[in-house]
Amino acid sequence: MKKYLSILSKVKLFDNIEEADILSLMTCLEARLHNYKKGEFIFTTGDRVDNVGIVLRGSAYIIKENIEGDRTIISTLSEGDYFAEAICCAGVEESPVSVQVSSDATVVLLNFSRILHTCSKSCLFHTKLIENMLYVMANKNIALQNRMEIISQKSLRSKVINYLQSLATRQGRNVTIPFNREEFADFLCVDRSSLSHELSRMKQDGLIDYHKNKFKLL
Amino acid sequence: MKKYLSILSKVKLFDNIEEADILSLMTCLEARLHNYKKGEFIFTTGDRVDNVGIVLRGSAYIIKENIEGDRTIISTLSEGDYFAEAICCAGVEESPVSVQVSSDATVVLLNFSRILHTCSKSCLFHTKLIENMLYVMANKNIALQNRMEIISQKSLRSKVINYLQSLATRQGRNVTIPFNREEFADFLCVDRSSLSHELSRMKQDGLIDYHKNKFKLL
DNA sequence: TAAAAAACGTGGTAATTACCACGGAATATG
DNA sequence: CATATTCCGTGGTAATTACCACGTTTTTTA
Repeated sequence: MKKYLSILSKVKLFDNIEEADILSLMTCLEARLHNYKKGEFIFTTGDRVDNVGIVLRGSAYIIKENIEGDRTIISTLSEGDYFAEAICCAGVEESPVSVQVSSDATVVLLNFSRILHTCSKSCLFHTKLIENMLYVMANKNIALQNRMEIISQKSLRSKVINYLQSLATRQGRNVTIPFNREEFADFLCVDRSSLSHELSRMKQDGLIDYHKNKFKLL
Repeated sequence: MKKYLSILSKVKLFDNIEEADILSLMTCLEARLHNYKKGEFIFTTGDRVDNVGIVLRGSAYIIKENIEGDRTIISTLSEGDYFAEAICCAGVEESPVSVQVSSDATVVLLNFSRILHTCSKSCLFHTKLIENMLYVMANKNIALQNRMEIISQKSLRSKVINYLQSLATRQGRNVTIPFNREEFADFLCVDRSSLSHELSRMKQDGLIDYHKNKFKLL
């Protein structure tokens, strides 16, 4: 476990917890290391999930399958990312998603009920952990809410403008987006070429200027 | 405060907390009652928010305003609903939304940092409160995630099917939706008449049958 | 550095959806 | 019970977007 301490210490879930204390926590939370070969599933749709997972090595997909069997990648996980915290915490009986590793990976699984119910020793950092959990969940909430507002716009143009402006409040008029075109289109839930079309129209209309993933609001 | 105890006891945030203990909590959390006249704002976009609010009487809107000044109702609040918990918890500096009462209303505001940091008396139910908070937030998370998956579908038809099927897993083939047409359209982020058009096409194609808010998957 | 793969823009067409307008049904109101 | 209001379906048209195809540019890989 020590081997992965440098990763664990960067996980937001363990913010403001000393490295030594993280190790104690791992015991406290019945942490178990698991190795997966590329393509293996950590859990699948319908499973009961009561472990929070943290990716220590490699990468994974969170996948949603609908009734017809179509698969959609909801998000990608890499080192230091965690998953299943909302599912555990909400007490969902059957997972609505699957998690599949996209390369050989190592994952640590933590017993969720141990997170919630402070241990008998009631370590101080355990309180901090719960606080962090709340913080993490609240932030995810807000991020989801933001994305909802963008996607719920009816025209592609307003989706783009909305998104760029939401970044602009922090970055100013010159905005760098964390996507390439395809990812950008996925984020906005539109077709890639439709997005390209619309972007060039917006440039023509003098609304924006851009090159690759750097945009300028005019 | 006692006057509103029957409402407070039904709030999920106070699940499994005795009525007597809720009253103690109110002191603990520096609860303050506020009355608002119809149309007044509880807080507005950009404000620093560090109180969680619970509606005790009347109703309110959560409103998002974009840069052009267009206003969208993100959600409506009625008795027993609470708001601003994610904003507080995520430590957001400037609120991304406003809350406006849509009828004369009474609201109780709770000091969020008191929720997070158990009081010196470290009342047992305080721990329960934090647990509930996590639970509530996680569930909201999952609900948001579900809705995202639905509105991220590209065609109106697949949005409808996706939504109905998500209900069908719980309700079976005969599904009752909690919306009228306009609300349904808003939920799916589409035009009302477009939705009506598509629904009748789907009926024609033998995919569904419906009357008002009762649907049947075929 | 040559070849392969990925990323991006763009033209054209078909499909989908928004938007407007209206009338009938259902519901609420006095 | 009469009237007003809300709710819903539908026709028609314009606008938007998806989808397919292809060429150019950029990046990756061997």
